[in-house]
Amino acid sequence: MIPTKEHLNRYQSFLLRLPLFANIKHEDLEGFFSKMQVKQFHKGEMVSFDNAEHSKLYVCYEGLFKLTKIDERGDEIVLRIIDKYGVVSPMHFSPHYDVAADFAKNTTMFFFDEDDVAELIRNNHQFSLNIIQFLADSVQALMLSAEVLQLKTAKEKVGWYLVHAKINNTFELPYSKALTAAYLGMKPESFSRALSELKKDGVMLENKKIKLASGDELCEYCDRVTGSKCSFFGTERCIHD
Amino acid sequence: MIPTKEHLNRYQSFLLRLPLFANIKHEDLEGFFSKMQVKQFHKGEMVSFDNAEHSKLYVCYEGLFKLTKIDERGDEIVLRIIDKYGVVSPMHFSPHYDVAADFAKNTTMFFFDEDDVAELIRNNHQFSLNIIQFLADSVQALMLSAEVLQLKTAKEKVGWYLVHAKINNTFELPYSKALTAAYLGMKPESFSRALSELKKDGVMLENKKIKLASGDELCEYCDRVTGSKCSFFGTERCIHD
DNA sequence: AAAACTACTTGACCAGGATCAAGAAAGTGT
DNA sequence: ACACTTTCTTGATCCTGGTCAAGTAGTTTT
Repeated sequence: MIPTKEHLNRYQSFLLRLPLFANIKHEDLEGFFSKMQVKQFHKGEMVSFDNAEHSKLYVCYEGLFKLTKIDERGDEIVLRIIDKYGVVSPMHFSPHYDVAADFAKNTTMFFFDEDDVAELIRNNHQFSLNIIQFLADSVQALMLSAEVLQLKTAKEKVGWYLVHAKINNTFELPYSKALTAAYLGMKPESFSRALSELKKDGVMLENKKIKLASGDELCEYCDRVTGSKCSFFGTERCIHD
Repeated sequence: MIPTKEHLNRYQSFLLRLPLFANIKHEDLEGFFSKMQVKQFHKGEMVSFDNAEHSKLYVCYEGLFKLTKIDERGDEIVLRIIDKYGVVSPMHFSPHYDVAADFAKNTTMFFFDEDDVAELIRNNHQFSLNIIQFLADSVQALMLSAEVLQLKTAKEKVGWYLVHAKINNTFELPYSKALTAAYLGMKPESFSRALSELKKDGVMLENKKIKLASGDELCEYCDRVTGSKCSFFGTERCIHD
């Protein structure tokens, strides 16, 4: 689907908000943005990002899905949860690596062909830097979640996840419990049990809103990278340093 | 330590063999290579790659170590095993993200300062592309190992690891069993038990050499990305496609 | 308002891999 | 060849989180 001109303005100002296009002159992006394509996906749909057809760069404009790998037994791992502003770049992977997108809501995605992205990388140095930053962030996020998934107990995983919502001040679980559990590599049952353990320590979750008895009972689950965004980071109220 | 001129030639021809410096004119790299520094690490040593001091790009010239994260309980996860030609780039991570290097052998590392790398990225487009490729490969390797570590049983993990040695035709376990086990997120005891399970299926490991009863008993543990490098890939002897 | 989903919770039970302990095998140095 | 250290293996036991099943709560449909 090729977007109409009236939508295009709205879409472009959306794209300009992405870190991927930060610090690039608007006019340098016009040619690239004009090649943008749009695709809708339906709730419940599953799409495999496997073959040459998906050698693109995707941006999620609206919606929610999980990037997963599913094995022969049907067990899945959630590599990432993608919602608004999320960027996925299967074009950077081996053509033999396939991930699946499992849509939890109706979703609108923008995408760019690999050749067009390659051309922008070639012609715009800042964009290369942004791509490098994007990939470096992906590496770090994957290392961090490898650590969380392998080393932490169920209770610690949930605590670690909830601490994000404290630090970004929403105090809200952004996704369903089942989706969050899957992201943390655990079953909904275990997630539920972990929550009731946390409740004993003063961490309540009432319809997606986090309530803390005294305020610092999630700090023990925080990591330094996450904690560096906390308003208490560096003060004596923070456990780090 | 600043290398002497006589070593420098040997070192530079080593560096030129790295994918990171592929397809770049030799003379474009001279200035950069001249800023290279060298550091030795001893077997058993542990170094934290945490602070501003490690905001560099490292290349392993000789030796062996594991990049690990260790939690409060002392449990560790192995993010990567690095030996000759291995590249590590803590400069791309958050200054608050720390990994530890645990040296299994005496190791010689080359490193470049972040500023010098940034300058080369700025001045040499091919190098930017190589950095992008390096990071993209890291992302994919991390996704693949997340999958292996979370979804596979102990036996499958070991089979998956051994299949690499079949495909690259060395038929040899490159590291000690304990190190390999740690990389696969399991204890040496479990690794040993998994091996004895595999032995029943015709997979023998005799002082690091892999012997197969009929030849294809590891294929079931292969993934597509790894398998794409196999000489049987695409033929009917391969399980993929 | 009843019915029908879907999301979540709780309980009983199970299994895979961790832990602990002891012993065997392989490697290293004298 | 010997002692000594390190690495690996084997056995017994334990524990966390998975599985299965039933029930509850909250939402949407009619």
